[in-house]
Amino acid sequence: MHKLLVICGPTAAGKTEYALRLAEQWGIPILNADSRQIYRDLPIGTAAPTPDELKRAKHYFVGTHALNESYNAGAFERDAMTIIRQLIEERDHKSENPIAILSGGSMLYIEAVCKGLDDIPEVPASIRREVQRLYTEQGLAALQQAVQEADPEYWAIVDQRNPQRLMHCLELCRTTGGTYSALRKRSAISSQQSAIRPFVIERQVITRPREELYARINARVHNMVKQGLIDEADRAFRLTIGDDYRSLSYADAFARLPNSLRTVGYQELLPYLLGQISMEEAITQIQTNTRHYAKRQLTWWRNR
RNA sequence: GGUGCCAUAGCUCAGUUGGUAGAGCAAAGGACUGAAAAUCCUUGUGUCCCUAGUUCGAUUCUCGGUGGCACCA
Repeated sequence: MHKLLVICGPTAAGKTEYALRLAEQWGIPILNADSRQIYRDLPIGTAAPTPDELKRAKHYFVGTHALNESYNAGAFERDAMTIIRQLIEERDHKSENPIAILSGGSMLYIEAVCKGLDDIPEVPASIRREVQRLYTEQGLAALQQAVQEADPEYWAIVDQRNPQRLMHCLELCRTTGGTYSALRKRSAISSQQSAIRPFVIERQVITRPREELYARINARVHNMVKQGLIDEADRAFRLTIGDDYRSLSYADAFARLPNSLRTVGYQELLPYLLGQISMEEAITQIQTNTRHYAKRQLTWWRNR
């Protein structure tokens, strides 16, 4: 049976270098499982592999998408599985080495490849806008009521105060004419009916003592700023919001941010570039939010 | 040197008409099947700066001290 080596863990733990060494040693490719490193204009702020690092092994999913493209865990599962199947076909069957390394910090992306997500239809943009409008105009209570009516089964198990979850449910109810619960056949959590995979998984969680991890995060943020993070963010805002983004209010500018830039390291720089907070404040916030992110990653892997 | 103001949770501060105190942020724990670097939930005992006094009782009032800030010399 072929083996997929999965390397996961919190941000700044050292996954990139570790995966690279193993990939070099075995001459196998790396599938990058990082929801923000897939965007091509964010190399500094997402700590993406550098050009030198990219030369050391074949990489997939690094800088492959434009900032305005939307991408998600379902698409990642599909694309990653296509590549893995190809790699298996091309494989020299005598080799004992893993077929590839799946390395990254995006929890759900890794879950999607390891266990599989249910097949869920694409939501038309018009329905997405409609549901978003319901929330912005009428608030959380309207979403709650709508979900209770449209999908009581899901209402019984959701985070009832989480607008993203409620909106997602409504989007699918409206897209399919049925319920969202009906689409959730396979439990990604229990994994009892996980997708059949043509490989076995060996998972390694890379981590460090909390204090050390936090110190590395704080230092890395300063380093990113030295390498030009602020210019990178400014360029990214021009590419997405528009060259005149600085003349907008913060609320308007933020509302136009694509998902790719609702990201630690960029969302905090937007108020700085609009002149609302100091650079020092922005940097402190990036450090804090990165620590929060690492903490969520630790919680996720600790409890599974 | 004088006068005034301030001193409460890791930080910024609120408050107690005298009955030992609470918010935001930080921090910690948790959830999470297509936005996942997102989104959401839970958790607040600390010599209330120190000393003495008044009082049944002081973090709260008074005297003194220490530290900080401001103004005047």
